[in-house]
Amino acid sequence: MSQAHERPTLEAVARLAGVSRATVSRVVNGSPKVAEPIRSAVRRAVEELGYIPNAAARSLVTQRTDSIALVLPESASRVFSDDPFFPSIIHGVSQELDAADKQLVLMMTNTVGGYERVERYTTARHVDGVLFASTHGVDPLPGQLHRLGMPVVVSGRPLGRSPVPYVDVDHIGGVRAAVRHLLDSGRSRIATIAGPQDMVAGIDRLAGYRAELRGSDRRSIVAVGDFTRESGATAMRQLLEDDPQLDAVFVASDLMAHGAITTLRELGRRIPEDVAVVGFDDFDISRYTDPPLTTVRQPILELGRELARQLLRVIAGEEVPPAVVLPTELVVRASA
Amino acid sequence: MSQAHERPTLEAVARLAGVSRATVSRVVNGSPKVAEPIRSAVRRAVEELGYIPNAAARSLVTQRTDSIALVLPESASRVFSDDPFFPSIIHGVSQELDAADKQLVLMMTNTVGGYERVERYTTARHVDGVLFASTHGVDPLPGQLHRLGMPVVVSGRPLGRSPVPYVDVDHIGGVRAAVRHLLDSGRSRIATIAGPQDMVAGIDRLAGYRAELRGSDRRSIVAVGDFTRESGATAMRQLLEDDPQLDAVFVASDLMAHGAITTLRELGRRIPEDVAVVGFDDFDISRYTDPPLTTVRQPILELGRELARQLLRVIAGEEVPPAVVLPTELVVRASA
DNA sequence: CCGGGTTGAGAGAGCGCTCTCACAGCAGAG
DNA sequence: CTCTGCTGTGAGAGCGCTCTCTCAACCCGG
Repeated sequence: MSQAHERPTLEAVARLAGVSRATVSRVVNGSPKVAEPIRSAVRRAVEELGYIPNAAARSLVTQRTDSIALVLPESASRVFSDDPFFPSIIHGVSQELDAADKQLVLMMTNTVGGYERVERYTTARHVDGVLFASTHGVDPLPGQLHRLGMPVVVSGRPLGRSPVPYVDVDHIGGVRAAVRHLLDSGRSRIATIAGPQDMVAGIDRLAGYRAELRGSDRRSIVAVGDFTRESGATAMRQLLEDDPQLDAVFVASDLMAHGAITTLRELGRRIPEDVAVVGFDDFDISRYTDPPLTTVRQPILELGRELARQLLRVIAGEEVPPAVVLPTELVVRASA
Repeated sequence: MSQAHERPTLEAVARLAGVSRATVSRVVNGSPKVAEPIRSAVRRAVEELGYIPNAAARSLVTQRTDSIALVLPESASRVFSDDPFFPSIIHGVSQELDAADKQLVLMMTNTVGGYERVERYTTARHVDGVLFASTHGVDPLPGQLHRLGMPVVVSGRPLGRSPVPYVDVDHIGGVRAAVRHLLDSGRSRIATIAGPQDMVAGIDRLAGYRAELRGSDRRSIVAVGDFTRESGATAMRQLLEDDPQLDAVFVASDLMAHGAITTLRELGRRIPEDVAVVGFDDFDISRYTDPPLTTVRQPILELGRELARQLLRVIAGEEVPPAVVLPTELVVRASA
């Protein structure tokens, strides 16, 4: 119990090794300007005492904390249990940070006062940088922190002008490929279930659908969901009311696509014979639906990793591009 | 940019308010021994300068960091994208910690050297306590940290003797209810797909199955999977080879149950008419399978919350029970 | 054999905060 | 009016580390 309080300090190591604190510090931090015999003496002393540097003391003087915050938006919590998006982001970020020997501090703005807490915490220089897995509307916090000189990178192109560097995936390219695939396979009435129009992912995916249809003589048939399964089921019902003859639907998220499939089944439509369905995300689970879902793969894990990489660059004082856009890819399975 | 370096210190606030550093510190930390007029003068100064305490400096003297580590085992990463278990744990832990104004530091032992990193980091008193979402085999680290006087709580009853307090769910009770349900509905050949036998969750769920069958005259029919969908599909095939007449199966995880259902379908068995299927977990997605899955609900979010609560108690120096077991509950849907 | 340069180690000043201790001021008791 | 006992405030000593500055030791060329 009390052992914990008797942690050896630099001082103790220095005494044991018969050198000064400064020298121990040099060895511990890998300075090259220490002669070999002394270096190994210090190493031995460190080993013997089980010395581990005190992070707080180090931070106090270096002004670094070697940890970075990942802020998940309010909505993350709601979706968390069913949607592997945030878990994958976390996972990707974690991989890169581990490699850089940085720590990951997770913050959610879901609880009461969460937003303020995030602000307080991050501006307190508790962390060296902040990552926003922000996907909703206009969040002023990233810009604010950026202005204060805090390294910040956000996931997803921000709505409106923003000087904060971001990483996103090529929504439009992926969607266009999906719609083109439907056109190429001879579908004539291609509807879409769009995502929320206060999110870039929702906006861009709808834009991609419209852009690709514009080149053909097909008219657009649109319903809007909120990326949840339930909303997909409801939207599908609406679409079929609007146009009972539709023979294809591009759904802006896999979860909504699952909902849409359920509805189509209930109403006796065969997939893909009567209605072709294409999703967007390529969640693992989409390989196991019946039929397996044709969908647009976005590299979520890679998105997390790239996010972390960019932030580490900013922290290191390197120049980073204002935007990194990762490619998406159509994965053709049985549903279209 | 440089603003960040010009953060006001206690000193600055004290000067502006015309008091000493000590008094400002008292106000900031909510000590009751400060007269009202002075208190509000300090508050005003804090406000005006936008003062935010430096966490490192504070930690250095208090020996507290107000953050706790959540360690996810290697296997978490593999499962991460498809299995909402760890996300839910994270979510639950996060909720409690937010309420206590503590920070969550996520660590994964998945990367090379991860284990050592975790050890280094946590023993460096970087955090006030450590939570292990450990579910695999025998992990010496929790015990080690515990011995060093570090507050530790683990999720899942540890294999073997361990003085570390844990939180777990009532696997056996849940499984027995599930098997009883199958017995009560007249099933006569009840098989099981068990989880890995190096995990308590795997062991206990198999034990529950055996215990409940023992009371009847049914014999046990067992296959073993590793909690993944694929292993469930494979195990189901084995079971049907072993006993083509089986009319029910208790599957030790929802994901494996999904795999089992796929296999049953492929082999032309109707669910639940020919074979009844019961899972364990109650993942969201199990409501949407065809047919909706009867399963044992374990309160994962609550598990995360309880984990955090116990740890906070240990940190506060309170006595905690060596084990907390949360109830499980059979959720009857269409598959059995 | 001396001067200048180079290298390696130590001394010491903080980083920003908390907390103990000393003490000023004041009320009430004697 | 003095003494005791509060209460509220300030002074100052660190917490454990890094980093600059100083200086000793040694090398080499002239």
